[in-house]
Amino acid sequence: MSRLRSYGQYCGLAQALEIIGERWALLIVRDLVLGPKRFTDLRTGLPRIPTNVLSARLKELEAAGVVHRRTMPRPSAAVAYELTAYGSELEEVVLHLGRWGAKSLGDPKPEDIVTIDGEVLALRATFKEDAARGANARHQLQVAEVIVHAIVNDGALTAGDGPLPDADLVMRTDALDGLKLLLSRDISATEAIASGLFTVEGSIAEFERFVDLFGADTQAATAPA
Amino acid sequence: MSRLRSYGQYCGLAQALEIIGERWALLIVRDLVLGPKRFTDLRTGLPRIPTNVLSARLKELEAAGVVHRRTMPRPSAAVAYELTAYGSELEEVVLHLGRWGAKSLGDPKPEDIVTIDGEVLALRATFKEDAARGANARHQLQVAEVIVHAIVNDGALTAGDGPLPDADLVMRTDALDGLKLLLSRDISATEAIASGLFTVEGSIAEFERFVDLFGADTQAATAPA
DNA sequence: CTGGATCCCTCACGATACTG
DNA sequence: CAGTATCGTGAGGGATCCAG
Repeated sequence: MSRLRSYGQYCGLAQALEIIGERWALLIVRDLVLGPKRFTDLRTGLPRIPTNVLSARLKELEAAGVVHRRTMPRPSAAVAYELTAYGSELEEVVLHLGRWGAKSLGDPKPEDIVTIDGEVLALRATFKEDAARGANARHQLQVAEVIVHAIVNDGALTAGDGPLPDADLVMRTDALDGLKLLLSRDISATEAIASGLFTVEGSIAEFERFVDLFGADTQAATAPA
Repeated sequence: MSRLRSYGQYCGLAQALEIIGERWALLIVRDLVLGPKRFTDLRTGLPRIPTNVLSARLKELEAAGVVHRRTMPRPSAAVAYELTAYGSELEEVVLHLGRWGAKSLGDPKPEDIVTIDGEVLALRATFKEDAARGANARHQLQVAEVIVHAIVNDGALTAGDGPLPDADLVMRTDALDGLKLLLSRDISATEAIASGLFTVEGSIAEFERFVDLFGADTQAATAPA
């Protein structure tokens, strides 16, 4: 970071922003929270990032001790980026900021895309542990082309990408905002199915439980202007 | 936010970054967490921010529902900026990020400044509630020209700027890194006084308690590279 | 004096093309 | 696959100016 562009304050927050305050940086961290990724994986998860910027951010994050660049053992010679222990401490902030931003996320614009990692993170971020005590569930969710799954095992969540062959609930929606309407409780689970917005394989009760586990709080959330 | 510069993802974190991801934005929020401020107050708290950027950020934050622009009643006609309820929800993130960044905050560089708000936020961020259960204390701290105070009342912290006339502990240090050495436990409270790094009015026991309340965890913290 | 607006310059970002 | 090279644009930085 050039001295001139520095915030020039001896302050933890300013230092944090010097590290992960640059454009794209925290989104890279977001994708790496879900596990090590290769350069190309990051590109596909962040389709609009220029490669030179991705390159630069990775170097900066590595220099700051947030990301570790690991060269795979032979014969692949592939390169993988993963969070260091220090970088992993950002997970809470990423989830918290994600929840905060989601509140002012309006209707999706046509050009908005949904990425696998974004969706998985959203599941993690909106998961309500107290509503899930002792629960067990195997859910698969498809939004447009993106397929992710959520496994709740005795109240503990494991969310990941890809399908879940033995899921007891499979949900599909084409419209990007279908999930938003459902999870923000603008429409009920029954309405979501009746309107054709969602196709569901599994019991309606299970579908409603999905909304309980991952939907908005029933009490009014703080809304932006 | 221009469409072209948008991250283009329908994702809570991306949305959060569209709002508070721009340069200086979160530092403005940091200063406003401590209470309403006028344009000039923000300038002095962020000495290196260009006024046009401050102007632009305030407008963006206002449009996003994070900041409210309040015109004071007569006769002052002054303008005050304050966080909305939505904006106030960022306090946890600001403190969390501040703690995270502080871990990789090296020795202060000569041009680094310490602001009042940064110092007060640091006190709030590093306060250890569990170490303070039922405690009462009135501390005044001076770092260079910056004077702040911390009041612990039955375990609850109130940190603010300015001196505390009836403090039972008054601490002073000239060097910017004096506080860092002490709170990172690189030197003990006794050493801090013996070396002349700190001048203290009050009992050494109280001074040690200050370190316990606001210092680094005794267990090894995750350190960056 | 506060609360900005305006101008100009630079550099980071963004898009595209290309390489080991 | 994993980046570098090149180049145009616009946001950020710094100084100055202006209205209430």
